[in-house]
Amino acid sequence: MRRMSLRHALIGLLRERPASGYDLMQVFDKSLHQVWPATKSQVYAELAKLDEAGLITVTAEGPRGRREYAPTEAGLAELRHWMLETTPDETQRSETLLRVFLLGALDRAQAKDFMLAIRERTLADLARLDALTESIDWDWRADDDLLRYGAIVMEWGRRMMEMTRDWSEWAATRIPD
Amino acid sequence: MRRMSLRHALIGLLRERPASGYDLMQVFDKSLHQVWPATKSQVYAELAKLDEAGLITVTAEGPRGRREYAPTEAGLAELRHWMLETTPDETQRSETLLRVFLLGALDRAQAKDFMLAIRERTLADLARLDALTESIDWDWRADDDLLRYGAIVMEWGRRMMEMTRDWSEWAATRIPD
DNA sequence: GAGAACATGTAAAGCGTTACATGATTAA
DNA sequence: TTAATCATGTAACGCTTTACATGTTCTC
Repeated sequence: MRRMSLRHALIGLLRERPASGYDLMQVFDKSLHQVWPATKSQVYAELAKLDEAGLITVTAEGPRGRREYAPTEAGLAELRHWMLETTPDETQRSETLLRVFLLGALDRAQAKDFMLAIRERTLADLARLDALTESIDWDWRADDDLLRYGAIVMEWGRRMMEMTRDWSEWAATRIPD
Repeated sequence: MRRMSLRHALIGLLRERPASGYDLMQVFDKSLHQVWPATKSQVYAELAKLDEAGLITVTAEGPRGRREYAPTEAGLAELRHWMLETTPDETQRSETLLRVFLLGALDRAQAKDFMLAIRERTLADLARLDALTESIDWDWRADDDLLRYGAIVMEWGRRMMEMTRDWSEWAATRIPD
């Protein structure tokens, strides 16, 4: 049990409101996908472990075997400890950047096209983000923490894309013909 | 064998010049760490697999059991195929961003401090990058692909840090008292 | 009645990290 | 001669992905 971010993500999400594994998967697929992807297998397994460890507990049962969980006091303490007293693992992996690093395997024209293709993809990502931003009802529960901090994370994503767009343009000009 | 970026990273590195597992580890620790970290265990194991698959081959043996590899034609073909005909997996995981998403677990003052702490860390990272940039002899082999494209990747890192610095400042002002 | 959405899992395999393990060669 | 560096691995464990598996409830 080294870092176990998923564990803390689940407690943190349940802190906002009790939820089932199914509910949590919606959040992972819709909001958290770009930040911390997770699969059903992982979520259901981790919920079972968390329950057994006494960090969350079943608060309601519904149709189709639905089980809603909420964090226990121990769980909340563990979450705060993780957030305040441990340093995040900042390991970054970027397959795109790895390819840029290895661009010497292509000829110059291909390398330049590669950078311009990154630009095109980033432009498309930005357009998708714009559409997503418009589709969100920002007024709904303006006091909602997930919405407040989610917006801050989204802004990071937007700035990241804008940066990548500018960088890829610049990089293309740096590759001589 | 789904994406196997490490496999392609190794072929790509060996394309620049023949190298041993030990040599490659220097590259991973010094240059590639922020883009695609790898451990000794992984590198030695992958080299053995690559050799067995006929994508690389031993070109020299040295003292202490040293074995230098170079890519075969099949290896180079596989590398180019990966670079040009497959799309990179852009799965991003950021423990820091996950924490920001879950900042509702802290009170406002703590959340603001959290954002400012990110800013401090980013400032320190930027200073370290500046020192690293100065320590590199950019004139040495100006035609070196690894140096050329490595510089482009480094520039991405710098812009990323500058973006994060600005974003964390902005985010701190967005958290009401 | 049919299809979409709800709801929860198991099994297998791959990828990545950490700890352990060993020994040879070079330079001061 | 001693310490640093060179050099290669194995074993164990944990996280992540993919495929498989099953059944219920709601809505049209």
